[in-house]
Amino acid sequence: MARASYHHGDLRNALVAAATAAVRSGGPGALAVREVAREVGVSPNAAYRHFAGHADLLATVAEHARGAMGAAMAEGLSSVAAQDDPLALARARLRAVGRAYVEYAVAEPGLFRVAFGETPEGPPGCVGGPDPWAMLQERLDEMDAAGGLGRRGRDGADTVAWAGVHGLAELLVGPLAGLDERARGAAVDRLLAAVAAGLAA
Amino acid sequence: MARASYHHGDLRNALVAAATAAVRSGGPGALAVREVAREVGVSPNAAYRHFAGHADLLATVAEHARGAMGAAMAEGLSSVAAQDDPLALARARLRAVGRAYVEYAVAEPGLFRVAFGETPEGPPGCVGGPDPWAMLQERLDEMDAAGGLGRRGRDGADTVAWAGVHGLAELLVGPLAGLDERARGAAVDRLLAAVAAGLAA
DNA sequence: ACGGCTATGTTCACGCCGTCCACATGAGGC
DNA sequence: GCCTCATGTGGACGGCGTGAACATAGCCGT
Repeated sequence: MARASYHHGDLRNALVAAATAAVRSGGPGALAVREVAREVGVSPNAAYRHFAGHADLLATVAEHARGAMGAAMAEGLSSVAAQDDPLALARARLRAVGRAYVEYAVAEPGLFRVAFGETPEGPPGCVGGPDPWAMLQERLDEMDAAGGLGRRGRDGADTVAWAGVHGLAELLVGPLAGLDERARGAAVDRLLAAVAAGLAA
Repeated sequence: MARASYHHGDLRNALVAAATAAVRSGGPGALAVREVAREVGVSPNAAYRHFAGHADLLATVAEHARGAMGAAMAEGLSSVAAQDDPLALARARLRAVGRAYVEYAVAEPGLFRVAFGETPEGPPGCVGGPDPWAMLQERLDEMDAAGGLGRRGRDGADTVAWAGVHGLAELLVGPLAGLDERARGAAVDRLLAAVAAGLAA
């Protein structure tokens, strides 16, 4: 870790790591280019060789956070038991990614905030894992194929599902932080059921 | 506006107004105590006679924003036509406040962000209008009384409804900004329908 | 082997911000 | 009419983001 030479060798990654740590424990506002540089043991302006500035560094952290979130969702998905009824399976899989979404937010509030907080227009993108948005799309395609999307069909189903899950995550990280484990679990269950019902209607 | 005397007379309100304007066009990050003071024509430190600091000023702006949002919701509610079927009426009224919630967020993204963005633990509170959260509760009580909440009942219904609406608002202000008016309206309609279906299930 | 090119870090400097402290002012109560 | 206390001012400190000029060293062609 200690850099013996004038050139660091892996500064960019080191900066991203330090920045991620900062955001992780303190949210987006806790990111300071100077401090991150200090942490890595490098002069403040060294960071400008790898990032356009504070915003760019933050955006990079956000990309990685989205990737990590996608990975968590993929893991949740992979642990869904196989099942004969394709519709029930599709529902279970949708629930699994939804649950993983909010659980990630609760587990990593700082990273979650930064992942979807500031969106300076343009496609988000993500690195280090699958794209959460894409994963949701796949689940909904599956639901559609299984006939789980009701009268209103596939169009706009993604927005509904995402809004429900994202909103709950946002609340649990914000105004509803402080809900105990139990209440939180119940809220997640009920919300996922409501989303499923809403999509089927 | 120009103050003739050493003492301003209404500094606190003037500061809140200027701060609100700043947040309105630029989000939470655009609030600077010094700039607000400059705008009002007063020394930077004068603000410290009325607010504990930057965070306190921002929190005050947030309170007002929540009040304004509550007012918008109340207005949306008041324009719901009377109706004989109490359940249909309750549903329409719930939809109205939900729609107003989302529309306020889209109309005032900066204020919306600050209204629910940083919650330093503790009850939010609001000034200048009814409490959005309380308004939602009332709508759900009404729904419950009309028998509109299904098997799972009133408990937790508030979280589901709020999550759906809040999540959509958050998306429309963030990753889904740039949706055109038409798509946005469709998304709101579909989400509100889904929430209703989810609550009835 | 060596000399220069270029990517990568460093130093210095500027202006802005939040906030603390000591001081000035003046409005309102005795 | 004076005194007091809330309110506003000035100056200062440290931190931040960032630009410009300079230093270092890995690398590549000769």
